[in-house]
Amino acid sequence: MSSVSVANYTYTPLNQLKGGTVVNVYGVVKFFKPPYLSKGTDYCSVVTIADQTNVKLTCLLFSGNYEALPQIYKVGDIVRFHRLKIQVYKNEPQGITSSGFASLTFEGTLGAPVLPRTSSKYFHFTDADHKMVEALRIWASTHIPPSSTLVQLYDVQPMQYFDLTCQLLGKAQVDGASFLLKVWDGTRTPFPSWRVLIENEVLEGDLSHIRRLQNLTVDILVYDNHVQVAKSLKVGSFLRIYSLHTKLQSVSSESQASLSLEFHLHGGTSYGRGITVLPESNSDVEQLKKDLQSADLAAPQHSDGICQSDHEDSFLTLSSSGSVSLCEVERCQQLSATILTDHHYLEKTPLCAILKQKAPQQYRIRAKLRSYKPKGLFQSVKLYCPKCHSLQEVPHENDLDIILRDGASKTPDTKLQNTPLYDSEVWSTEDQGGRKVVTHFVKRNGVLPLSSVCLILIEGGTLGEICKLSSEFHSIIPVKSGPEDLELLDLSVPFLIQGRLYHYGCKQCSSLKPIQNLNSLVGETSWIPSSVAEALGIVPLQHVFVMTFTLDDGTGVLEAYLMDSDRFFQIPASEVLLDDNLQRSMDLIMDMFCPPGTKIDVYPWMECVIRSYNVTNGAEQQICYQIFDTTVAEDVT
DNA sequence: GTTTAGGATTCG
Repeated sequence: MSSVSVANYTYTPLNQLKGGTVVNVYGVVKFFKPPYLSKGTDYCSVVTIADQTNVKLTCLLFSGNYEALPQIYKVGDIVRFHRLKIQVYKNEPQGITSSGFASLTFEGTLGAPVLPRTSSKYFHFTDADHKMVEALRIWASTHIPPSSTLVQLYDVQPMQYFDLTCQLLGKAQVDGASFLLKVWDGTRTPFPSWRVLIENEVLEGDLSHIRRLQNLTVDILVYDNHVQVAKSLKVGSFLRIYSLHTKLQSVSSESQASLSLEFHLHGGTSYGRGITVLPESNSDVEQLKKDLQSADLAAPQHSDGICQSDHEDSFLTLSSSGSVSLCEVERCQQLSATILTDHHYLEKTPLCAILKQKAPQQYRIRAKLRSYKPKGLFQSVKLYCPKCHSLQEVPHENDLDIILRDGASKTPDTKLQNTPLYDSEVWSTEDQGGRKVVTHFVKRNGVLPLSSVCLILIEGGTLGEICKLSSEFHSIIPVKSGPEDLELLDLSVPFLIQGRLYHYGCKQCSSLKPIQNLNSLVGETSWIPSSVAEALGIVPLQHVFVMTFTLDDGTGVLEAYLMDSDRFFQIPASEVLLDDNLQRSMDLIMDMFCPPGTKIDVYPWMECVIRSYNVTNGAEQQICYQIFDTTVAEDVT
């Protein structure tokens, strides 16, 4: 690192910027457009940064020299800008390059070496800068979500925008507005890549290498402004392609329909669409090289003889509409979005045959999910009693609150406080007419445990109060004073609350036992919901997904009903309503079954076991179907 | 010493 000047630079926090000034700033990259040729004379890069003040600043960076713009490779990188002019645009401060603009870029990963990327020959870099980068890395680790768009080919979904880190194997002009890039990242796409029709002689690259890698390579068409960039790329270089778009295309050839995955880099620079060449020293490139090396070694074994010849014959001769070789069609059709967990011995039965037969029976089927109900996740989660098989809605928080408030109006009986089972404390609310809340702390073998493992019984608490207590105490049981003993408040509310999990009991099937029965559990190491339920005479309800699937295998259409606590989706129905990530997983699975914006012929096949059963509806007999012993295939989620 | 672009997905 060189230093020619000992001038002290000061850095302005992003919440203190004033229009018309020229400043130095540090920030974490929240968004960026890699440098591209503007419609004027310069290259342009748009970069949005943020700092510990939680203020964002969008910067317009121009330079006639591509290298003079910051070399940002991903969201989370850290930048230092010198001599950035602040102007006001739409009433907000905006940064723009001013004369003498210079930048440094650092990896944003905590613990990575603090190495500035810059085109400046001489730059000022001190211990204070080092500390600045590290402080921003720490701040970013909790304030800037890591890029979710960096995806490897094995993980791409149809209809997705993502950033691909890959090596360029070949390139070819297709026509004036589009250009073909053949790339790989060492992994295999879930659907075979389309093959864009080109003349063999226009392809630049090692054809035998590309042939040997077979379907480890994908074809990407880039359009319009990206064509110039693509032309200038060197075969063998490492690229990151931003906001690459996938589309699943169905192609019918003779009797068989097949699927292929198209890759498009559309024109324009929206969402940072573009291509950058990554230097060999980049840490992601180092990982990519390892992946490529091991995939390359494994490649010859992957090409089994039967498919090889088909593939070779059809290579580079397929049309741009995306037809694929027979072997890929078969591979694709073998891919199943769900698999059996049992009954593998069953032969597959077409739906038309099932629809003609009497119930009850079991079948193995292969079909596609034409549609499903309900569409909303919240409508599909219910409470199920395994004893009486009744289903009920999950109570709404407002209703819980009403019942709890009603319970809170009853007067606690002091005779029931402080027993050998629990110590009791009474709280009086000041502003609510002296409402009394009693907390009974259940002892373990006569001793009060730590709150994190402690069960408390609460009398007179509101939902809000219980929520607060549930973050501190292991378990909560809402109770009321009865004539002899404390009693469960009401089975319309959870009989047990553990953190955010609410455990309900069946009103029909439970025969409540006295609270003192918890005595039988005080020697246990934890409060297990099923044990608590048993001690209190409660039949616990299960959270389940209840859905109707309309299945279609081309021979017939059948409605099958699915009731699942966690085995089918591999997502616990009891937690899905509390967890955004689980909800996203659920959406992903349903989008995988029925990819939005596509037709049923491109949907994946599902293998299921179903059972038929008779339902009497008044005078009418009806056959219904239920899915069981089936689960979402791991490799497709 | 101007202009470019001013984040906000798609013709293919």
